[in-house]
Amino acid sequence: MTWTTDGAKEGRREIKRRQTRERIEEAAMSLFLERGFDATTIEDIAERAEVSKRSFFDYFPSKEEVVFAWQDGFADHLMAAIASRPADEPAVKAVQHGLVGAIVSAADERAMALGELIRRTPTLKARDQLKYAKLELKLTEALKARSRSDEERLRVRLLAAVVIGALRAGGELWNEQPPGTSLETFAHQFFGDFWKTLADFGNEGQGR
Amino acid sequence: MTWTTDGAKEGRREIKRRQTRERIEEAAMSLFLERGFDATTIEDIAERAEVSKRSFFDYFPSKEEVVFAWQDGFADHLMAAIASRPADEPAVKAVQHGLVGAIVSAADERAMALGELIRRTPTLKARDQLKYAKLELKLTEALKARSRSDEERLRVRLLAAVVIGALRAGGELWNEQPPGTSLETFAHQFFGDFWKTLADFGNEGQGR
DNA sequence: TAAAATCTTGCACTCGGTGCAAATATCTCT
DNA sequence: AGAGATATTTGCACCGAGTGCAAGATTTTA
Repeated sequence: MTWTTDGAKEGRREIKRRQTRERIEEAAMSLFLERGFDATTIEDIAERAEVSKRSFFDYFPSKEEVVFAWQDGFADHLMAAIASRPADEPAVKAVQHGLVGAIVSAADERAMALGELIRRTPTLKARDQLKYAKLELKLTEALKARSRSDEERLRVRLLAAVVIGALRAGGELWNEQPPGTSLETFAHQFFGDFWKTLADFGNEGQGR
Repeated sequence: MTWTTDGAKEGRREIKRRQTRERIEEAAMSLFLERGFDATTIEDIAERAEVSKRSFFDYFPSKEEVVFAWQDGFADHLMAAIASRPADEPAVKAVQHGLVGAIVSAADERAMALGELIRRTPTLKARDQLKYAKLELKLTEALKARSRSDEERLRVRLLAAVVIGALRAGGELWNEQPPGTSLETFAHQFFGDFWKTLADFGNEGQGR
């Protein structure tokens, strides 16, 4: 009997299971990046991962999930990042710093390739939008946990909506940036503009 | 040979084609609302519309498209509504009024049922998110057409992102509203809060 | 009315995804 | 170590979405 560092039991069974899962993920990703998402069949993946087609579905409910399971960690990471900001920091700033932190630490080689894949695959692009919706939901939760007053609900929801909007617009803008630009610098600059613009919109929207 | 009011030729061929398309749409929608989206097969639809399964795909590229083809008009309607606002109106206000107008005139019985259907069908919910992305794109275009200065690009993009965010949050909120509430009243009130909140966010985001 | 253009259909096929039951591997307990 | 419980993997048969193609029906044009 084997024990992991955190004291949980992990027999041969779960070891193999984890390895198989990783093998499938690896096989799928490499195939997607090689030939594209649509041109890769589940049997291709199963073959490379040395499992049966049927077993693929024991690990992932669909082809798309292989792509997005990977990304799901981001949302949790973001929530944690926000929760760890000082309690007296205004919500707006906590989101900004939490978000920038989470993005910077998530933006590696692999993530970029994945982004490219998603961007050029219509099916995935549609599904990708759902990610933002989920993120908005989680963000709302994370913010609610921070705010003491209960009637701030609408504000919190709007903040989440607006910030996710910024994330999308900012992401697009980032993709148009010349390569070699520092993501961190860009993000800070972007948020600077963003808050300023938001204030303008707010003021124009009210009587002026 | 028959002529439509706008002077375009319309022979028996396009008449029938239009009718067939309408029949399919009608059949699909009624079945979706009766038994749900997933429980309806394309053959069910084809049968009720009295065409072959194969012909269904001559009219719609997928089952989902039947649902969303209907909604696509909204985006164009919105663009037109914004374009028709007075040129000296600030962009922010033009969007608000264009949007509220477009929403109010699109919110009929059918649209509500459709919204319900989408909300309770995961597949459609995912696809529905894409609608917002498209809307944001079109909105950006519509706004660019209004702005003279060229360096306003970022502002315009952000405005679109933020407004679509508001649309989503507002839509959710609206669905939580007690029935019988006036959509128009709600929309105006919502935007009132919205701009104010935006200004707050903007100010907090900058040094304060 | 004949030929050209277009529309509809049936058919065979691919792929994603599911249910089920048999076979295989792992774990537990003695 | 070995028997029996438990979990995993697999093959197989199946369904529904969606496509390509070619033959047949309909409409248009001349």
